[in-house]
Amino acid sequence: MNRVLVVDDEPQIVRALVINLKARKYEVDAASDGATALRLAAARHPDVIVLDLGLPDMDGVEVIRGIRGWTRVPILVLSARQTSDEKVEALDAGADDYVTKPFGMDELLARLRAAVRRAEPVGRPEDSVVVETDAFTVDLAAKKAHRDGRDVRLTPTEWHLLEVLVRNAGRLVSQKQLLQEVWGPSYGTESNYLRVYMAQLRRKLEADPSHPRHFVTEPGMGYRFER
Amino acid sequence: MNRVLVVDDEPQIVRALVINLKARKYEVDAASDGATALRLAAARHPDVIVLDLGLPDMDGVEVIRGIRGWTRVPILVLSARQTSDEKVEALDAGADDYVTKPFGMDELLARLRAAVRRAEPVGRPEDSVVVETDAFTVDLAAKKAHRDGRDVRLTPTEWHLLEVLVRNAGRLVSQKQLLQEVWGPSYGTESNYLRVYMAQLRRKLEADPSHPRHFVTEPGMGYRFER
DNA sequence: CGGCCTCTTGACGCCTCCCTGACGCGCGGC
DNA sequence: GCCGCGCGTCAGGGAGGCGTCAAGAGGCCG
Repeated sequence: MNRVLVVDDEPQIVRALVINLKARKYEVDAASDGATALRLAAARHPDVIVLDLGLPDMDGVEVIRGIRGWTRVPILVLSARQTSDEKVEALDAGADDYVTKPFGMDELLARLRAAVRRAEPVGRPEDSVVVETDAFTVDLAAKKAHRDGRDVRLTPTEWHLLEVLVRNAGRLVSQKQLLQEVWGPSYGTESNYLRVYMAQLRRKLEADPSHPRHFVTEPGMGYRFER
Repeated sequence: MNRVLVVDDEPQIVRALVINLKARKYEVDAASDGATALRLAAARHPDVIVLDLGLPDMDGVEVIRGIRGWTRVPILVLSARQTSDEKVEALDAGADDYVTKPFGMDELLARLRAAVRRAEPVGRPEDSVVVETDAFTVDLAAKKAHRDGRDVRLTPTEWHLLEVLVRNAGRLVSQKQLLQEVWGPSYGTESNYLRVYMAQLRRKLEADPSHPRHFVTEPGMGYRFER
């Protein structure tokens, strides 16, 4: 199940896209202006964004830059303008694809699939998605955590935090980076969030939560996941 | 410098592409049929492939599948056929983008840049900057220091100081420069800070802290990190 | 509408880190 | 030989960061 963010100020276009996407088992969020789009992109972490360039409140290219400032999520631009310059500008700003209106729904969906597909993590045989420690097991793909032979339930925020840490296994991840990746680009100083959620992760996964061996604090710098 | 493989059976198209690509500092290989394309893709490992679907010897979609069998290199399809079905088929076979002829060169190049850009590595664990001496190892990216088989814990200020010294390995770094880089531009004379923190670094990293071999004092001038 | 699950926020005690001052040592100049 | 200067070392105190708990706010589902 993939999540899509649709951004367009024409309600009928949004409606058509939402219907078609939901029929194909996508989760869909919708925004009709740039500010909402940026907010939803940060809050919902879509797997792909369909973005109309002609928005009422801000330039579409600025929206692209705003998103690219903190994530590489695929952006599929939808636009009525067909000039080469517009396309080049949007693509160089960070868009992944550019489709001109009117568009064929089948083609758009195929381009969407292509964008999602190539954004998938490189599933090289050697680097399994399952990470094991002596205390617990994490399967990032299946979104499952095991400990002592039973499943551990994690909330969405806990998962997100765990994911960032595990993907950077062995490396220090700064507080700012964690906050921005999990809570969105407008966060960066709210380290109290981190303290609370790190405590949750430790309580749920560490054998001895008060003496963490895998979720290590580096005072003043950040956190590190050690296998 | 990126390598491009151009596949098309029309010589004038190939020529136009090759000229434009070379002018933009791409390395270019060219093929005029599917078999050659597959061979060159394997032999030269291009960073991106521009593929015309209308080839004399085999179906373009088969070429895509042949390439996708072993690599995720971006494939930008070029085709005279504009029907939606063709596009969907090519994209679902593994193409990354689909441009119909006649095409604008600027747009094609922008799409090429987009394809190359998103294929760039995100930040593999391999790209860490590791500095080794006979006594200890420092990984600047992971913020990890190693000595005698164990991890060494460094505080943020210690890391910062170490980083400046290591980045200027072999060169003398003046006290003023160190103070300003680590403590901020308003510092410059507080050399007592340096004495304290250099002592910490030596105590934590040098084999014989009282006779430093890697963190050398240049009296009256500054400090130098020697590998 | 009510209950449940998250997320957010605040308070409190503990621990770490940074700064500071004191002292010892070696070196060069007076 | 004495003194001044720069550097290395050590220990203590203050400030801020961190872990923990608990309560309130908000959204989702029955």
